[in-house]
Amino acid sequence: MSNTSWKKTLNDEQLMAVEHLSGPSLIIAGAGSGKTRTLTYKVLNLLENNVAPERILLLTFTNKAANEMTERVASLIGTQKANRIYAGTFHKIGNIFLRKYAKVLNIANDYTILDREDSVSVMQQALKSTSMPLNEKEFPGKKILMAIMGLSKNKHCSIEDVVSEHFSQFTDYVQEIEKVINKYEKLKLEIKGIDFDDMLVLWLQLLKDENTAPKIIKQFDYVLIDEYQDTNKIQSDLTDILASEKQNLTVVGDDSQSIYSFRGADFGNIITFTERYENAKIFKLEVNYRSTKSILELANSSIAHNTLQYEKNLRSFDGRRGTKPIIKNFRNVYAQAEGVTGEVSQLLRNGTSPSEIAVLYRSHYHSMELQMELTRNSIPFTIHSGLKFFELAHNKTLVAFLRASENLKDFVSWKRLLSICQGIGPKTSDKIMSGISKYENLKDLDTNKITSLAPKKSQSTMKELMVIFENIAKLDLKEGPGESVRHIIESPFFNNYLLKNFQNVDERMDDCWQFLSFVEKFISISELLDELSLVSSGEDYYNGNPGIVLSSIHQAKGLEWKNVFIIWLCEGKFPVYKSINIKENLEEERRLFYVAVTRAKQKLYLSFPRVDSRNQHGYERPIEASRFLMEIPPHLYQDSDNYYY
DNA sequence: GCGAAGTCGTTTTTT
DNA sequence: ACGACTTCGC
Repeated sequence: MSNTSWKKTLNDEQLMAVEHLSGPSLIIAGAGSGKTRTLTYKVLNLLENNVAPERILLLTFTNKAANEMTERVASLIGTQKANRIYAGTFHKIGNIFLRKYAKVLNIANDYTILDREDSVSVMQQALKSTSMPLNEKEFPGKKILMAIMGLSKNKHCSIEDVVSEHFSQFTDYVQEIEKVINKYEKLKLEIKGIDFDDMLVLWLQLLKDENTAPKIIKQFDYVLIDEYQDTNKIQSDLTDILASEKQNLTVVGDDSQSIYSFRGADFGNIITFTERYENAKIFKLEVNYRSTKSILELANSSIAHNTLQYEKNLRSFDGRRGTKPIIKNFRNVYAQAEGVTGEVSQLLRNGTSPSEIAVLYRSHYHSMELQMELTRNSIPFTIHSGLKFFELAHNKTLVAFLRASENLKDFVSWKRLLSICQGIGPKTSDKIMSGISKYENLKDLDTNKITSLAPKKSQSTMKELMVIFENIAKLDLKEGPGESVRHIIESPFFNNYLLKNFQNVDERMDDCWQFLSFVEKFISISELLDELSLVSSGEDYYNGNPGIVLSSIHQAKGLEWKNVFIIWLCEGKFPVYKSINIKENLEEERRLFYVAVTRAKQKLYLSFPRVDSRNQHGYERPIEASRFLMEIPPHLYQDSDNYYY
């Protein structure tokens, strides 16, 4: 009962890729070429050819992308069937197998997933075991240690190799670095924690286990990978093994949009794909449906400065030129914020929907002045960069309560809670923590004894904290985590915490109630915690604020708007200083610029301040325009000389 | 003298 | 938000 009317909505390039069903294939898809559509219809086509949905594995870069594709398929063939497809990030799907085969891996089956912030806390603890002098220049701080460890796991190579390749200034300290990282691994075992990188490492370990691997591999007939240019070594190994038996592997990517090398991503994976799969079919999607010709020309001329890339010829579908991109420079960052705000309110007055406007930038802090200016002008906005809903401090505190009550040895959560108490700092919380970890579970915890470990002036707060745990211990866990959370939110301890730490207490309180209604959907705490760290990146819980979007370029990947502003285009800010002298890094910055530019459908505004006045009063450091702007031939943008502010 | 807490300047990107 | 540095309080 095949309904093939969807075929009419695809162009020839896309249709060929969609109709190629068996065997390996590589789809090189330019920006705005309908990559997601193509992949979605390929899945649909498989289903129409009687492939069972649960035998399809679709791995994407974000869960949001997977959900969008699944929903589209669902609208055509029904939700029930569509939801049986294995679709999600490597991490989300991997987690399913880690839970199932925890025994094989010899890990606790009630492990918690540590997010980035948690992992950094564990690393901080691990660093206490070194006798090295801790300053950034002499011995790597926790940030660099995290980076070294992450790369070694994601690239699947030794710490020594990572240090000599990326952090050669620290080669003398390799042994000490290894020692700290070993300590980090040991600490994670104590708290039954697994970090993001571990999830991939452990999944690969499962796929190398001779008993378990065949079970997992035989489960899937078709494997599809989105954003292949951003896979790292371990992800491409996982992919190869998962597809090893049937060889029905489709990878989709654009080497010009590879922007995650700091996480070990290697677009060499695309380049070597045809070497690894000699019979692979190659499809190129080169028609851009998104942007006007003017925008596309600017993007193409910029990316042409990169030497390391695939040959591609991205053509505009829309014959119209549209308006040329505008480059504006401003007296300083405040003038830039005012200028962008002015332009945005102009667009809004002319009837543009806020959902068609986005401001993009290289780093989170680049949006500060703009946020203030938009607020002053009562223009609503949603921030896509930085912290997500569940990463907000007050929500993380609620999670810390749950985790602390589940596992008394979870020092990451306990220390978060203890540090809330006035008068308890790092030293005292270490002391109290060693007291708490002597107990096995919450019901045995002698709260009076723990309270007495705190200094006198902190005892009353400490008692309030302990009362919460006494009450949680009394609750019936079968009720699910909802009751515990309600209890915490209503406690004096938590209310005082909100009052002391935040100005917008009412807003934060609303968030907490929203958090509660989310939590009440879950029966078990571990299921809830999985969902929090893997699935809900938060966007869906920012209840439909109709504002314009402010976003880091990294998070704008895959999205599009009619009007796009890119701000802070200065040497040192974008590209960042650290990348300027390293060719590979500079080219990645340029790809990032390319991603930013190709988000725009109709109008593109590029701007930069002439001085960096964010630091000292009265001392304004002049700052140059980004080389990415200087490289663009002047006939491709509107003359900005009229726009001095 | 120790540990907590406040101030100042700087800030790459994230599943 | 974080590290380096200073000040405060016991």
